[in-house]
Amino acid sequence: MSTPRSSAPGRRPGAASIRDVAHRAGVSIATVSRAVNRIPTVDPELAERVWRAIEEVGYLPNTQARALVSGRSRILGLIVSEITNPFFPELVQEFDNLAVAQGYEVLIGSTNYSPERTEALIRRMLQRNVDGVAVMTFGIEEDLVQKLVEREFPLVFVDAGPDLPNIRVLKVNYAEGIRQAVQHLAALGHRNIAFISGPLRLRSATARRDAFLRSMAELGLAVPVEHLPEGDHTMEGGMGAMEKLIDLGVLPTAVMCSNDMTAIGVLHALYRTTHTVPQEISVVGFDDIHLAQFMLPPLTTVQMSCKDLATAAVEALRAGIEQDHPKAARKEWPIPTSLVVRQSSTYPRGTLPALVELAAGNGPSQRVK
Amino acid sequence: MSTPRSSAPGRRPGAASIRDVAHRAGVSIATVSRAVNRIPTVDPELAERVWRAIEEVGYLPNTQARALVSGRSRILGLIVSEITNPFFPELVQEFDNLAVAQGYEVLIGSTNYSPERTEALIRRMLQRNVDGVAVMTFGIEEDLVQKLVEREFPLVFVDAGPDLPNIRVLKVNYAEGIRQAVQHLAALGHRNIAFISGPLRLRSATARRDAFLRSMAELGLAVPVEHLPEGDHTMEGGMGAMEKLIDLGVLPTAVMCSNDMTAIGVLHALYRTTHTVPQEISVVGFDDIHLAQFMLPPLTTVQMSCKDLATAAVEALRAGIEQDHPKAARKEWPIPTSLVVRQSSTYPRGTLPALVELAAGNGPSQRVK
DNA sequence: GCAAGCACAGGAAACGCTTTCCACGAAACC
DNA sequence: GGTTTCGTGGAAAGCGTTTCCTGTGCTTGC
Repeated sequence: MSTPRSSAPGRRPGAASIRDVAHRAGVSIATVSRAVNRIPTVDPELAERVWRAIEEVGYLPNTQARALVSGRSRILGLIVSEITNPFFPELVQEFDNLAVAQGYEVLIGSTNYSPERTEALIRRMLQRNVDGVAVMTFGIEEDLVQKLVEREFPLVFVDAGPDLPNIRVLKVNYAEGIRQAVQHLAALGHRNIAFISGPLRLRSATARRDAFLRSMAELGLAVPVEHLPEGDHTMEGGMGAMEKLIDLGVLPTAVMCSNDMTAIGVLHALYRTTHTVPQEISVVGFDDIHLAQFMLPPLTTVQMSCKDLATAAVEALRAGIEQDHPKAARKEWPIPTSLVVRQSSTYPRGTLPALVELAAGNGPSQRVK
Repeated sequence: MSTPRSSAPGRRPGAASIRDVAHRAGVSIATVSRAVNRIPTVDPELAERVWRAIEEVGYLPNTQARALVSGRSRILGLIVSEITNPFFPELVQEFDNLAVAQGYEVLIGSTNYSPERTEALIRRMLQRNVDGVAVMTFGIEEDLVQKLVEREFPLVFVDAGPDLPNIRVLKVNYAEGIRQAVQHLAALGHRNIAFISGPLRLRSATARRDAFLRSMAELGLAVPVEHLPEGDHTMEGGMGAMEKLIDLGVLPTAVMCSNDMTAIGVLHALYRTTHTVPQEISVVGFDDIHLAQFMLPPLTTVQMSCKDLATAAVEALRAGIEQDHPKAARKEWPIPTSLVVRQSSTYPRGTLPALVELAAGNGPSQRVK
């Protein structure tokens, strides 16, 4: 009989171990373990006694000990670009909710676009022995996650990733929502539409720009290269890019942006130069972050649902972790996008309908399709 | 000599254990452990050999095993109200950076103001055996964190908390910044200032409102009760509260808000009812979130620095965890606030200076004090 | 030259849990 | 009735690490 140590390094007052429960219920620790893990071979009456004892002593299984022996930490890694970009908290929130509902914890890290940070982040995730990692940075330097790939961690990428058994990819259908947006503007009469891209080293940024160019081409509309400035998916970047467009002398009648934060920067730049939106120029964003509807004017934007992304990411990870998952074999997980029309887009300036709208005091406002 | 097991439950390809390193370096695991932990009694030449072996096999110490034996998980809990409220990601970011720099991991959870969620969150933190918890919800139902208090976890609260040895409190000096804001508005000529509070069950919300009332009283200005609507620190709440003020028939000339998100909602409500800011009505926020400067117009607001808060929170937690911390005895950690003047505040409508300003096209813009 | 002392390395126990293995008794079969 | 089978509980062996204690081989002092 080993003497129960009352002051082991980590013990806190009130923290009960499996031994305390066993003692209280008058059974062995193995029985407690089986009861906790709901192994069916345990006598129901005994299990009941164990559960009562657990309640009484306030027992919580120590996750670290569990992880150590089972080899599964029940922690999911989530890598995002910047937690301060409002798109990501919304994603994190959804991801966290779903993960917790499935009994996982989430280890969040933002790269801030720094390779050193990313590397440190991945090392931390390896040390904490995560069960899988969702890389939701919308384009990452693949060599950085090499260590995760090597060790055969279940991984989820957005847009594109290495074609390996443990890797799943969320395929965002940028084309669909962006085509809707371009057609919406074209239907209003816009011919001269600029596009402020994100940082072009991000795959998602090039994918969005390419979808825009393709949609324009489909309508026979050309886009001069000076109408394709590069932003960086921040408000500051959006402001800078819009200022460049203003400096050209002749404004396009509409501007599409690679994300909503860029669009917010654009609104800001236009406000500072006393251009009115949407009367003088229409602005369209991408993402549909919560804030978009609270901008002045509320932002017309392409919705990419965080909930869809998070759900797909968690499910895809589980598919990689839990071998008997129903969708274990699926490698590509589609994510739809669609246009949400609000008040930052209307007829081009100087056209008749615009004057009518101006008189009426508001632009068109409905959901497309 | 025990045979190295190649397929223990949790082992991944490429994941090396301390035993592999010991074997490779031709030393015992105890020596490896000592080398890794930089215990000075290890022969430098041997330590060098160990480090080389670590490099060669790509060894990363398993955090869970370390935590199990040391009793310290090197995880800090961080409880916030809502991760989707832009104030909190900024706080999370700073907190995370500082914690990681000190060798800690951060377990983030948002309560979403739900007691059930909060309870589950705390249970998870207990299970993961966090070393300490920062409760940054700006007012929490204290019975919910009772379990943490009982078990003598080092805790950090904002504004107020139980007076116990392991508990530290960040004392935000609301009065200072809010007085600056009220005096700024009063100096411009405002006498009729409304205040949209946060949810009054939050201590921070009542503290802000009380600071406002006291500053007004100091100047001999009365505030009718209908000019003190309650919001909920969201944009929606700000909109709703502002709509109530508008429905009163006579607008105040300025509105102060308990936080920036409320102010953004207010701007939105005023936009929808075609009131201009700041010409018709001045709006002042609180927090100075990053977004504040990108609102239209850029928001005058009271700055409460996330960096200050995060730094104090991490240091206070460390003071509670690491017994030899220099500030181990400090119980109260002061957080300053101060006014940032931007363009959402100017002279009251109908006063001469306001007309002058209107003609000039912009309001006053400088930092107070 | 020998005992004492000292550095330093290695063996082994422990952290809290899961899992496997074994023993025990009861039920079922021949 | 004896043997096989099955279900059940208890004991023990790890999981990867740290840490204590022991032991070795050296240096030092008298």
